[in-house]
Amino acid sequence: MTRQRQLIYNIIAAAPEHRTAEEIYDLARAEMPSLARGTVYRNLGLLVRDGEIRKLEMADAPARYDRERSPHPHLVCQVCGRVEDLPAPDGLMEGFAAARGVALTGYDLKLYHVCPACRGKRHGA
Amino acid sequence: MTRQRQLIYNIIAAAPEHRTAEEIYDLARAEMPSLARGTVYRNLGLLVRDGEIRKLEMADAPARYDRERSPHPHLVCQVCGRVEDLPAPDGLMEGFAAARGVALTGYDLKLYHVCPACRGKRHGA
DNA sequence: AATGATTTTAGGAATCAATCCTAAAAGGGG
DNA sequence: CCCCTTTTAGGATTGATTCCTAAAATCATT
Repeated sequence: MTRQRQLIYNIIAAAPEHRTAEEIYDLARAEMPSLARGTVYRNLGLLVRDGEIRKLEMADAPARYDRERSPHPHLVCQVCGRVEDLPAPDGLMEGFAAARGVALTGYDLKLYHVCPACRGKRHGA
Repeated sequence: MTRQRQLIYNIIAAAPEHRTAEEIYDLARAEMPSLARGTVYRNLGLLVRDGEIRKLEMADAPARYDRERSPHPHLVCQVCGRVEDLPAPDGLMEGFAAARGVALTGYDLKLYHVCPACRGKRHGA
């Protein structure tokens, strides 16, 4: 475990925020200014591969990273992109797997809304 | 409705395939060789905005487009990326909305598996 | 702690999907 | 056909991410 990887992991593990690679890069550079962007991406990839963190692909926006290891749905603000974890509903995959007769390997469920902060800031007519 | 947009729409409407912009571009150019890539992207965006088609953001892969207008889950092959439509389960959003007390505007549910074709082609060990 | 093999890093170039820019072409309605 | 608005082709640009390479760090062994 290199210092770089530990630092990147710590940033993700320290808070429930679902940060982008760029945000993680900025936070990490505050402590290790020589850190390269490529190192952040590579280590995020390795941490994901090893199951230590989870990658969240966002619609029309950079990916975000989640310290929560187990699969669960996410509540995503359509306006600002903020992501919240939701509790995993029981039997979601099982229901579909049974209905289709297929073996599922995972799922990705995003629920979209407009968060209170964004609802405040006028939007249409 | 320009000829370009009609052509792009027809390609999507004609088959249940969930194609990428590049695939649509290639198919369209077979009929209209002067068609520009930017025109494809712009028209896909407009068709999505007008609710005529749906955009599917894929993990680590270009977006795909779905002729199905109503929200429904997708079954995605982890290996080749092929996408199939699944029937919409009743009350999926309602359940979450009620549990969280939030107003949801939409959802995106992807179920991952390895399709039969890819299961055949050796993978590990 | 020195040695040598292996892995990782910094830094920047490269890639790739997608967007933006601009002058020319196409609509479109009177 | 004429004027006005929208769209297009084609190419440049962007932005997230990946790739490349020589230098630095790590690691196991002594």
